Parts: sequence; structure tokens; C-alpha cells
Amino acid sequence: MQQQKDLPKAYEPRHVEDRIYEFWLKKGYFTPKIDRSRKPFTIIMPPPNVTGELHLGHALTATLEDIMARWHRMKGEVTLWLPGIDHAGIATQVVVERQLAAEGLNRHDLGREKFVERAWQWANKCRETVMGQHKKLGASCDWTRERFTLDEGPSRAVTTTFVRLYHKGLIYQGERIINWCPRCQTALSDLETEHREVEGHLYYIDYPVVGELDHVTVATTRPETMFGDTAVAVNPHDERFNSLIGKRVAIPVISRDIPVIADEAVDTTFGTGALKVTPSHDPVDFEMAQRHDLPSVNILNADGTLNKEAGPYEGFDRSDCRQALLVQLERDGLLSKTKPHLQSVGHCARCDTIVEPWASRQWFVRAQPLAEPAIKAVKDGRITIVPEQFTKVYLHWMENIRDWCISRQLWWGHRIPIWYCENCGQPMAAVDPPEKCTHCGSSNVYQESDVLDTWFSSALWPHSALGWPDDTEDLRYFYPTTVMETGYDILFFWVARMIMMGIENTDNIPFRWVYLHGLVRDEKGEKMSKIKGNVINPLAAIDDYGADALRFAITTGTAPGNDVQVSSQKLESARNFANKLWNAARFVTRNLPSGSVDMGLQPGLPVEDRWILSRLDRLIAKANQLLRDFQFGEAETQVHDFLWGEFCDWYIELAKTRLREENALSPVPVLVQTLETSLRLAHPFMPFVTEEIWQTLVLHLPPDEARPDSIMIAPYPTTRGCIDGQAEEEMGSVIEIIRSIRNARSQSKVESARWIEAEIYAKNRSAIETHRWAIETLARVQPLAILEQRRMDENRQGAMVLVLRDVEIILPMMADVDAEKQRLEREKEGLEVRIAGLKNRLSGESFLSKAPSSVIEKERVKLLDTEARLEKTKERLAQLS
RNA sequence: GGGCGGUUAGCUCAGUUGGUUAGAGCGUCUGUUUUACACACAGAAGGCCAGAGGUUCGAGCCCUCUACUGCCCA
Repeated sequence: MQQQKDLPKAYEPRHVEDRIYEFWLKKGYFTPKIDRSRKPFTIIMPPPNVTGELHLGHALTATLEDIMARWHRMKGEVTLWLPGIDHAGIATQVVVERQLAAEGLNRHDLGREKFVERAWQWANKCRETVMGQHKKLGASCDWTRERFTLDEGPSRAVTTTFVRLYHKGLIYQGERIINWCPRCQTALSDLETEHREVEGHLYYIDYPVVGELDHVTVATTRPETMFGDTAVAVNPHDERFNSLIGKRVAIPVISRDIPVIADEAVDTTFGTGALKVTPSHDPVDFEMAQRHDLPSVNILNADGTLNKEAGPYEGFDRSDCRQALLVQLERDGLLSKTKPHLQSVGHCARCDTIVEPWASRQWFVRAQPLAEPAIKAVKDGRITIVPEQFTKVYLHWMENIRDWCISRQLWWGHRIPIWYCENCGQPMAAVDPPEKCTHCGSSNVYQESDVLDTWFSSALWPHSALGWPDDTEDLRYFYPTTVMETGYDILFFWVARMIMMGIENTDNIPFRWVYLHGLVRDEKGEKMSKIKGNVINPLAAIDDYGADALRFAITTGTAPGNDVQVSSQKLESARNFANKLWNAARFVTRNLPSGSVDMGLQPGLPVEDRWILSRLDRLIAKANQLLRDFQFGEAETQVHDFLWGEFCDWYIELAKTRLREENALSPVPVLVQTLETSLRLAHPFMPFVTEEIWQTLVLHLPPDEARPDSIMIAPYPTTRGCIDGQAEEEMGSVIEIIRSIRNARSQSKVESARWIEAEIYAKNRSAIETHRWAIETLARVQPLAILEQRRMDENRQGAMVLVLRDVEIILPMMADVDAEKQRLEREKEGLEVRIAGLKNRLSGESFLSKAPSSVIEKERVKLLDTEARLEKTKERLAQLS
């Protein structure tokens, strides 16, 4: 890789990212080498749709998966992240139909074959686009294994599964009420139907009783369905209607007679208590019709217009029909009441059209037998869902599962592998097209025209993407996979069904872990959508801020399963962090001597060196633990805080003073080691900037055979036993001294360039003395006297006295006496309050007997420290008055 | 109707076995071109952790109820 030895002043992602990605690709790092002696880490990417481009939700998915993949790869595990694309039946068909419409065509003008060809052209283009976008993000997935759900292999997995389930009796064809989208002209599953509360009306319509002057009033939200009524039902215990049961009433307008029946399911409190029964267009009515052996009358055409059953309203669109019918009923005096009513209306998840419940012959999966092992796998802990709260949601859905409508009246998708015989009419299920009917031998067979629900193939994805139904090496090695990572909104669509079908087909769980992330929202907390126009395009964000910044912005400071709000402010601060890291690296490389640097650490390192190495060790332990627990956001925060708040703010500043000092031990080896280790820690989160810096850094280091060519295959840091409590305490003290002097300067409005005089009294004088130069430089104090004991004889009225935990600082000529008195008075009060609290706690008998001794000890030390501080503060106050 | 979340600084959010004086980013205010970084540095202000009870030596965290709010399922 081309690498400049000097880094430009600001990090410029656009000059870096593509070059680095190409380098990784060329090296083949994304493609694992199967090693049967080692357990692999496998993620199958939940495939994005071929309907266009990736949005921020996809970017979040990809980033989290990449974090995991890179971490495990660096840990030396055989890592496979397998990318894929989903054919997205309805969604894609909608897109292609829209393109055709722009040319003044519809799909029937083209015919099925030509239409599917068009869809393939579109799909292939999208496949490229999506791949390119993932590359921009830095996704380290194995492109040599990329799969499309309509590829030959996955397609064969679909037909194989269908045929097996069919023969096991787990797939059946039947007449049921399904959700019909009149715009897409296909059946939908329950999951693809979104219910929304809509302000509608409840219409009270009078049905005349045949042969009498009486009538019965029924209440309905969908008056136009009355043409499909085949009964009026009342509750048998409802005395109001007792005399009506068994009589017949006439449907208004078309005057068809229907019986009045009694059924326990009728809710006497809804409407009038009399219910019109429309078996073809309502699920509850459908069941009631079966109980009473009522006929069904279908009143709709596939496009949502009414058919001949509607008499004068034949050909009307359903909504036009409702309006016109209401006018007529009103005129005829049959509409006795209209009142506002909040109702739940199903909408097509793809095109938002109101769906119609419609009795039709469709293919279904018998879900309950498949759900049982899927429930067990989660209950007995073979599959763990993170975060845990989604386990309940999963189990609740699984335990109440309903049969799954899998046939779609579309052209784009896996065609159902059922053939019918022209002669005997028998259906046959077969993976390969049968030559003749297995029942009568006729060669007159034709295939079912419907295709399968896209999610049917998604359900197989973890094993089909690895080669199933073939017994491939990939399948044997990488299955069951390790983690399924996706948004919680598709827990049912994807995860639940993958578990059902995975176990059914392979007798094994599809993945060990399920990690669910939250949804991406805009800065107002709203879901991003093209209609609202509040989408942040990931590519545009990468262009403006860099891929690392985008990744960091959407994953940092978030808890698993919680929604994330993205804003340009967040992207900006993420970019700033990348730049901070970049500049820290510039500082380090700039101070490297020409030629190779000896990275070796010598014994007897200065305190600040031992301090930063100790802090780094703690970070390493924490980061690994957090990554293990899927707490990526927190891991990133920790890395960020260490790099910015400890390494940059303190260690580099301290190192500067040493670099200026003639005989001081060079901080360079520790600078380099800390930076290099931090880069590896940060690499899974920010792969580009860390690689770019790392490559530059190693140019300065002595050649090392063992060093890999890329940070992405370098080992993830592990702890090295550098924890040094004593160094941490001492540096804590130094930092406290510097901070309080800076604070005092600022309060007293001392110009920042001015040097001021200071005296420090410290019991551990020699320890503080070691840091003399650091304190002088960073607090801008000179001359500085460091003494063991306070010189009691002195009583400088104008001095400011800072009382710290075990140090006192005198800043002569800093304060006006009154202000200083007030400040100390406030401080005294604060300390007294604390002491009172601590004393109170420590005098409680139950606290002393029940709290662990370590906690008690801590409180005691705290009390002693605070009392000492109070004493000194009081002394100073006495001096001033 | 059933279920699951959320409510912590002006805004967006962390806070995972209950244990210092509750944190970060952004924003605000005051200073600063201090040779890595103004995409920065230094300092500051800002919180009855929704409310009420309870458990505990000790509660932002556990339990109960209430309010508001979001989502999922019917």
C-alpha cells in the first residue's frame, strides 16, 4: 500500500478510505480459511432488499456486524461474514411496475417471462449498488460468498423445503380469509399487514324482516360488504332478538333473503347487538359461517372493485361504492344512525393501500408444529436473545402463532413447486418439473402460477446461504452460525422463522445468539422515511464526514435494543474524534527519531508511563468484556474517553515536557506502544483511520517478521499485567493539583499567558517533586516551591490557599481577601456537610454490622481525608480573620 | 383489550450483579492562535435521576401503585 510518512494536518477520509478498502480486498482478508481444528465465528448478513439503496438502518446493521466480525477476526478466530441480497417480492415488483408505467406499459403487456427479465436487470443493478455501499462503509464481509435469494442454490433450498413440508403435511392449500392488497393484487401474510387506528364511522342499517313490517338494525363499519352478507347473527342470550331467530331478513338494495341465526360469539354490546355476517370478507364471520354452514358470497374483484353480486353497484370501486350506497340508504330511510367510530384498519406494508379481508384459496404453512422446537431452543438456552427483554416478545408470538399464508399472486419470486394435472386435476409437489402426472400418468401438467412469500426464503437463509440442501464444506464448518444481528422490528419476519425453519431443515439451531439493535431515528425522534424527507443518506454522510465518523456516530453511546437518534451534530463530533486520533498520531510520528525506533520499554519507567500503561490495561480488559457482552456502544465510549481524556489530554501533554527536557528518559516508546495498542482497540469501530495511522506508524518501527501487513489481522489487545495502583494514585494527585491551580487562575482572571508563583505542601514531597516540570508547565506556575511542611510563620494575606485531599497549594498575590474568605467559607460548609453525612453513616450500628468491611473501610478513609481538609481550611480561615 | 419499553443536565443519551460527591457528547458562558489538533485547548454554569409508597445499613438501579409517552400484538 502507498503510504506517506508524514500525515496531513487534518484527517481526510476521502483520500484514504477507498485505497484502504482495495488493499484489504486484494489481500483477501475478508475470506476465511477453513480450519477444522478451530471453531469459527459466523455471521450471515440479513440480506437487504434489491429495491434501491441502503439507508441508515442498513448502515447500523452493517456497522454492528462489522464490529463483531473484525473483533473476532483480530482475536484470531476463523471469521465469516457472509453478505447477501434479498429479492423482495412485492417491493421489487412494485418498483419494476412503476418503471413500466412510466413507459406507458403494465406487466401484462410484457408477459410473465419478459417481466421477470426486466426485474432481473433491475435486481442485478441494485446488487452492485448495495455491494458498493457496503464497501464504502468498510464492511469486511466475504464477497466471494455473496448470495442472492433467487440464485440457483438458495432457490433449490426453497423448493426442497416446500416439497418436504408438503409431504409432511405442514404445507396445505385451503380457503381462508387472507389479507388482500387490491393495488398489489396479491395475498399478504398477517405480518405484512399493518393495523392502524383510523377515524371511521359506524353505520346503522335497517334490514327489513321478510313478511313483516318490522326490521332489524345492524351496525357496520363497512356498509358495502352487505352484498356479501349471508346471515344476520344475534347472541342466543340476547332477549331483544329472541323472537327474530329463525326468521329471514332482506338485504337492502338487492333484496336477497338471509336468515337470522344465533351465535355465542356475538358481542351484545357492540352496535345494536345484531351482526351482519359476511363470510367472504371478515375473519370472524368466516368462522361463524363454518359453524352454521352458511354459504359465502364473494363481492370483490381482485382490483378492489365490486363484482356482479353488488347488483347496481357492480364495477364501483369499494370506496366509491360505500359513498354511493350510503346516499341511497339514506334516501330510502334505511340508514337509521351514523356515529364516529375508531377502527383498526389493515394497510399493505409495502404500498399502504387499505387491504381487504378476502376468502381465497391460498397456500399455508402449518406453523404450530414448527414453533414448538423453536420455543424450546430459546427456553433451554441453546439460543440467547440480546437484549433479554425480547425473549418474552419472541415467546409470546411463537406461543400464539397462526398459520402462515405463503402464496403470493406475483411474478417475481420463487414459483411454488406444485404442478397440476390437466386430466385428473391432482396436484404434485416436486423439486424438478415432473414430466407426467404421478397419479394418472398424463403428460398434461402445468405449474402453479403463484410465487412464495419472500420471507419463506429468508427463513432458510442461514443454512441456504451456506449451501443447503447440498452437504457443502461451508455448511458443515460454519453452521450453526454464531450471531444473527438485525433490528428488533423484524424479530418475527426473520429471526423467529429462521429458527423454525433452521431447526426443521437441519435439525440444528441456525445461530447461537440473536442480537437485536434499535431503530434509527432523526433528531426529532421520528422514524426516517422518504415521504417525510428526513432521511440521512449514508453515502452522503460518508462523503461529508467519513465512514468511520458515520459508524461511530450511529453506534456510540447507545444501549443494545434502544433506538438511536442521528443528527449532523453527532456526525460532527464523531468526525472530530477521528481527527483527534489522527492528530495524536501526527504528534507521535513527528517525534519519532529518523530511522527505526526501539519500542522496548526499560525497567524503572517514570510514574506517568506506568500510569498510562496501567490505564490502558484497564481499558483493554473493559473493552474485551464489553464486546463479549454485545455492549458495543459502551466499549466505544470507553475507548474514546481513554484516547481523548487520558492519552491526549494528559499523557501527550506530559510527554511534551519530557521531550523538551535534556536528560529525561524518552517517552517515545510508551507513546508508540500506547498509540499502537489503542489503534488496535479502536479498529473494529473505526477501521479506516486506524489502518491509515497504523500503516504510517509501522514505517517508523524496526522491521518485525511477526508483524502482520494490516492492523485488521493484528491481534486484538489483551491485558499485560500493567495495572499499577500506586502510579494511578500518584498521577491522580498530580492531575488534581494542576486542575485546581488552573481553576484558581481562571476564577481570579489571571491571563493564561502569565506565570504565577506557587507553593505546594505535600507529605510525599519527593513524589510531587518528580512532577515539578509537569506542574510548572501545565499549570503555568513559576517559581514553584515544593515543601513537606507548611511554614506556619507565614501569613500572606493576599494568598489563595487550595486545600486538596493530601496537598495544600498556596498561590500568593492571587486573591482579594474578602473573596478568598467567602470561597473558603463555602468550602468549609461543604466539607462539614459531608463529614456529618459520613459520621452519621459510620455511627449506624446496622451499617457497621451489615455492610461489607471494604465499604466500611472506604467510608472511614473518606471521613479522615475530609476531616483533614476541613482542619486545613479552618486554619487558613483563622489566618485571614 | 393484552404485552413490552421509556421518563436521568437546555437537547440527545450512557449509567448490567444495589456501595465515593450521578457521567458523556452537543449547546450555553469565560478565556486562549500554548508548534499534534480552532474538527482544538483551559475553565465554568447546569440534575429533589417523572411522582408516591415499600424492601435494604445503603436505591437512578429491586418491588408496588400513579401519571405521561412510545412500540408490538389482537
